[in-house]
Amino acid sequence: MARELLGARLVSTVGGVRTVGVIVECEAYEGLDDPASHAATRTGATERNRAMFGPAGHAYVYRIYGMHWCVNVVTGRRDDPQAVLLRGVEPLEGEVEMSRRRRGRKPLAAGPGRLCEALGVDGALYGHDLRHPPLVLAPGWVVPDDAVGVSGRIGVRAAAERPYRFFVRGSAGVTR
DNA sequence: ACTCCGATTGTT
DNA sequence: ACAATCGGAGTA
Repeated sequence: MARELLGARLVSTVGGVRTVGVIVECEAYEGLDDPASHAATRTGATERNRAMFGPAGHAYVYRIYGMHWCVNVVTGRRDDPQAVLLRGVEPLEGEVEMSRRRRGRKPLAAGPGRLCEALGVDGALYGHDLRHPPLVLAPGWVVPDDAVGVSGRIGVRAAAERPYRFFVRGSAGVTR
């Protein structure tokens, strides 16, 4: 599922301003059987992770380190809490606005926290249906297999070795 | 009630 | 290499 999100467009009209990016890096979180997931079996459904237990195509947004936002696309069916963390996009439209939101810092949208800041994503979009504005997951381009890299997940302790991170080789929107 | 620490980022 | 910054989750 995560692999297929590469090349998709993320269209934000938060604040009435249009900013668009192509997804070039993401990570899969397998829910119940995945110790790194916020929806691992031990915890079950909680106030924070309940969006992941809902239908696919909605946003699971959470705060990390008390200061950054991260956004996931829920990919499992109801009660199957799978999700894909969006880790990086390449700007397509509204690069000036993205830079303004980022207060001139670079990189612009490489990294989950930076991506959210650049596109104006925050807790107000918790559980949001990504078929509708102000945040839409739209078709983009098919990324050929030879352009896709795979690796372990970044920043996690548990099950970090699982090959669940997918990225577009050589893209400026990919971290590290 | 209290402690630990994180799916990160920016600066030293 | 390390600080910033705070709420979720586990323990008591």
